[in-house]
Amino acid sequence: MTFEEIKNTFIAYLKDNAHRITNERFLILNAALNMEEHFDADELYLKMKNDYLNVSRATVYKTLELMSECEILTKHNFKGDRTRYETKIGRKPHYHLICVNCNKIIEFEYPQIEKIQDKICKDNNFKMVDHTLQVFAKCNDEKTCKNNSGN
Amino acid sequence: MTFEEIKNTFIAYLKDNAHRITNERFLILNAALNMEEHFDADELYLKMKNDYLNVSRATVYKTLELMSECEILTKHNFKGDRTRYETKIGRKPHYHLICVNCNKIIEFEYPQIEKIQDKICKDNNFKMVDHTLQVFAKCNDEKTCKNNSGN
DNA sequence: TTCAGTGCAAAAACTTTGCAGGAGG
DNA sequence: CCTCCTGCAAAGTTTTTGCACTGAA
Repeated sequence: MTFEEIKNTFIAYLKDNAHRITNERFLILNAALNMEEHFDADELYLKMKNDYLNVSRATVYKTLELMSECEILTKHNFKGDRTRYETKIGRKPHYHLICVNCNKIIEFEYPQIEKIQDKICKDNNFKMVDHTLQVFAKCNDEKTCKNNSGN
Repeated sequence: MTFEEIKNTFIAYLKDNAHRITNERFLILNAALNMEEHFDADELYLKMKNDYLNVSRATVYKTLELMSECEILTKHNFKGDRTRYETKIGRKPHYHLICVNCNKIIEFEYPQIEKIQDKICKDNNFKMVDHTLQVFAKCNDEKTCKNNSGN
């Protein structure tokens, strides 16, 4: 999916909801799509600041929320950390395996899980909006993981 | 699993980690185990205050953290809300279906998911510590859910 | 006796809000 | 031209920390 296509999705959402089309929103959209996976609002704000893209922190927070609403981004909360975002649009459903020591995150796909989630929603007469599955574990990567001696 | 058994698990954990055995910790343990599912630190603090069990907010936060470390409780973060806890010890693994409008939470078990998680850990050479799966959806309960007209 | 735990308040961390000025429709 | 958006700072929320005192070992 190209940036232009995603941008058009965003524009459509903004128009449908009587939000205005502003340059700041596109700057943030572009910056967010260029982030590594799983960034948070403040990281994006600082990255943009570093790139001389001066938008305010408040605008970053608000725009990330808009981008979640129209499903360009997904929100995640990994164990009490601040809210983290990742690109959702154009990606297959996937899940996260997280090392509790070094915070390394491994993504995995598992279509069977989608089927289970669909079934659960159907059984309970719910309409799915989003989902997240996090497996917290200890990795065995001696190079990056400091606390794995006692596994 | 009885309260005494859980208490002994807690005592064993405290001793193993050179933490002291205090009355406050048992008050909080008891209060936490008597909470409805999915309480947060402040709710527990206020509940205890209301019951004339005077422990400080800071102690509640610290003790809940200890109880998570020794797997008496599990932490959950539902979409940027404050950290919520639920009893883990003596319970089967289970997952959460959450209404994004009225915040109703339905728990479900699905042993197949445990198998998938075990496989993922094994494939990546990780040792599982904890897991959480949340399905965000819209319910169709007209009585309790205000915003379900547009589903 | 010693040092971790407690309670309190203050600080920190993260996010939202109010307001004045500016720009989109 | 009327609002909504922006940027800033201030306030709000949730959680952690510093410190003096207390109490477990």
